[in-house]
Amino acid sequence: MQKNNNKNKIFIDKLRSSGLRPTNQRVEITKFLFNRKKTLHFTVEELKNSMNLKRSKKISTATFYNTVHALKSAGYLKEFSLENNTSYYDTNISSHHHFFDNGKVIDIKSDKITFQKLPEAPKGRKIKNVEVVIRLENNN
Amino acid sequence: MQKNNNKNKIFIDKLRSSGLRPTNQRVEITKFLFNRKKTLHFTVEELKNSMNLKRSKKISTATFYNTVHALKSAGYLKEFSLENNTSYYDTNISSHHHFFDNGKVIDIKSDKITFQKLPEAPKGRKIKNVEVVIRLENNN
DNA sequence: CACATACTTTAGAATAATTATAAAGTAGTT
DNA sequence: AACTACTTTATAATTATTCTAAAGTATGTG
Repeated sequence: MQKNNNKNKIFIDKLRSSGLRPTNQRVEITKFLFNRKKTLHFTVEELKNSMNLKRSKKISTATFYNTVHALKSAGYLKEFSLENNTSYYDTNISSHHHFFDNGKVIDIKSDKITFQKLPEAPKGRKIKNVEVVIRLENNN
Repeated sequence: MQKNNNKNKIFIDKLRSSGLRPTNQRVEITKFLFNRKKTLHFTVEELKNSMNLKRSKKISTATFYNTVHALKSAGYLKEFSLENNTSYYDTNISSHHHFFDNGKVIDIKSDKITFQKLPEAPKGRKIKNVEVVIRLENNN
């Protein structure tokens, strides 16, 4: 049943290395997420809607959540939060920062921000990562 | 009914300037939040539980949400998000940053982080604020 | 300082995002 | 081809939050 054509190899590999069998639904989701030039910021609900609109046979909510979670745990997606109780995901997993512009998220390349001074981690801990959010407002 | 004793004046003033009448429930909530030495990080649910545990007559959930929202809109509380779809609030409204240490939040004074380089805001926008989150992990 | 009125409180219903469940289907191995 | 463990799905459950409408209260006015 599973069409293992080479075209999808990289998506299948992503799934396998996330501990998931490459089912058709999962391959399509993964392809939708990563088969693009620009990085994507999305919520699971947005992902579900944009994929299911084009499909006669809908993929279930649980499958979207499962797949996104596994890809995130494997490090293929980055999770972040705004102030609206919804999880956002970013296909750009390289260390980078964000502008938040009225609910819209814009990536900031890592090298656009550098620090002059950073605090030490508390004892027994070390720094895992540093994320900067720059909130924007209208320029009136 | 309302005991307008001086002891509570600063809390009553906070409420009034947030556009809220200083009812007993609101004064108690405001006092609980701001009548302390160290700043407090909390979710509405946590706030409700810690206050209601000690009370015979419980304050309703809606009143906690209303009061916290108004205090936040007036600028007396700062909202932030972790990756668990819950709103957190901080009684420290001065510009500052955070360590996130396995769900625990620790303030970082503003002057502990300085930038060497920051990006420009996109045209038509200006920077409202810059927030840094330093995620910690165990030091093994 | 009693009254009227607009603002509040409250319990409970409604909503939204997410997670859990369990029956029917499928991938991968033998 | 058959077996078994993993998946998908629809649906129910859960969690955080917001809404609603009835009963209660703060506050300005007289």
